[in-house]
Amino acid sequence: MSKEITARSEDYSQWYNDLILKGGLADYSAVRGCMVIKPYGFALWEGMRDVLDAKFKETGHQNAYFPLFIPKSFLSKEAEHVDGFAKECAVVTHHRLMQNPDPNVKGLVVDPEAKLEEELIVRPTSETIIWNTYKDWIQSYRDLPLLINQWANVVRWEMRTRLFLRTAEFLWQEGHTAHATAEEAIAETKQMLEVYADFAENYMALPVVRGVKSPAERFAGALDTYCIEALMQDGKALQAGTSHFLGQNFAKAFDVKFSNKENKQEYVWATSWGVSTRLIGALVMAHSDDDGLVLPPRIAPLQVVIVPIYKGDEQKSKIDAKVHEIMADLKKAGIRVKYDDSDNARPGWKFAEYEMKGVPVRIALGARDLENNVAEVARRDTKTKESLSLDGLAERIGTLLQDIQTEMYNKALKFRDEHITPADTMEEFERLLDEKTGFIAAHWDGTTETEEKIKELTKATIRCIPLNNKQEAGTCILTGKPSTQRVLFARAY
RNA sequence: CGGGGCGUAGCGUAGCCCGGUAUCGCGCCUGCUUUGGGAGCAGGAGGUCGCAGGUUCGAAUCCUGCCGCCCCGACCA
Repeated sequence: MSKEITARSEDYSQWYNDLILKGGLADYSAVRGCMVIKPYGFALWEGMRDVLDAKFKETGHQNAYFPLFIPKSFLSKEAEHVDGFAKECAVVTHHRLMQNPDPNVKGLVVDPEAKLEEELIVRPTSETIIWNTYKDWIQSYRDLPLLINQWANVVRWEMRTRLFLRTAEFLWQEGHTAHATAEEAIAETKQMLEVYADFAENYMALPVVRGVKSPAERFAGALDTYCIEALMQDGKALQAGTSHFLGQNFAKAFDVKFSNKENKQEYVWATSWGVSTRLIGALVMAHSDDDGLVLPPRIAPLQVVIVPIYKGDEQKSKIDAKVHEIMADLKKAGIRVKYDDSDNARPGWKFAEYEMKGVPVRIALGARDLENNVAEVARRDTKTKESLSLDGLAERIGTLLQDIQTEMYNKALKFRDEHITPADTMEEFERLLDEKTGFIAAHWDGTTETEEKIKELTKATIRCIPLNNKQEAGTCILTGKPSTQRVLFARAY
């Protein structure tokens, strides 16, 4: 009642905002373009972080931390890189404030005496500060590969922001690796893309297309940008993660060389890769419905909530006793469970609240259930309920959580696959974009000029050229020039 | 930066046209009754009406200026 959610069909943007705000993931802050991540939202991020961090370490990476501030001169060392980020940098120019010298005006002003000799950029990404450091760390092929990741915040001064999807400050991880050969660096790039894809699909239940960016969509300073692209319920695509093969661009810009086995100096080969809190936005938009969030079990901060239904203390204590048994079993099975026996909300209120928050499974246990040795088990994703025996309940719940995970993935996969549509003419292309939405597979002549023209005409961009893409002869939908494969276009976040 | 919308209690709002000291709902506090889909009754607390100036005996309301936020677009993860 007090927390109604706008229907997707009515206003998709507002629906998304409602879910974030009313689901307790985040709030707007006093700072334009910046959000406050609330405990429930942060728990979601922590869950993602923990899984990814373990995967990074399994693949040989170590965590480190580099400065928030980057000397302005560093950013300009790689020409394409600076072009890509210069337009959206926050700049620190002074290091001290003072009382306003005008006695009639209260408040602080920047002390003009405290101007920095060299201005500092608040990192939009850390390639430059990191490669400046790697120069000191790398001398020999024996120092390679260097496999470092950092969990950090970054700032990109965006014109227009959206909770989780695009905020001026956001949290992410950025991996930065150095290798002796191009082959090895490319293998690293692809390996980390696969780590991301595996995470998205198996934890977030989010099917993704693995692909390569067109030159126009490539990371500034990269030779190749690999990406995972996901499809949201409104038919718009969302880039969920990127992994870049940087070639020797940063090594040359920062003079990072190593002695090979023949004692010859060579520039090292680099990669960088990242995912951000944007993943939370992807998760929300991929699965949720008009009643609130729907979270896949493997990443849900809370997998099971138990709600007691009772009259009087006598019933309550009997239910408590049983619930504690169930909780112990569930916890033993590694299931994240909460018993909400707070007395300040009725069961109905709790049901709605946990549905809003997307908790995958709800168990309701009342006196009647105890008599029958059952519990009412409700699924968030399908909104179905069934009565299950208390005997072996934990095991059943464990299986149920796995089923939910699988079914959520399959549902999203079906939606995604049904929304990859071939188009052979511009008319068809535009009609599909407007009426069906999703990815459109179309022939493209390979030029940035054509890509930009199509973007101008339709607002669709090339999301990626899928890896292992089927090769087939065709003609570009715009120019009619020959093409060897279809690429995926979509309107995107 | 352009277009649109909105600022009144923690949240959502009425009042504004036509000036007279702020309405209602949710939430909150106390008590009792309740508890199988957002409980009921009774009592209570809570307000720089976005900010600043102006008009007026008197401004949430009229005038001027400013600020902030949201949505759509250009830019982007």
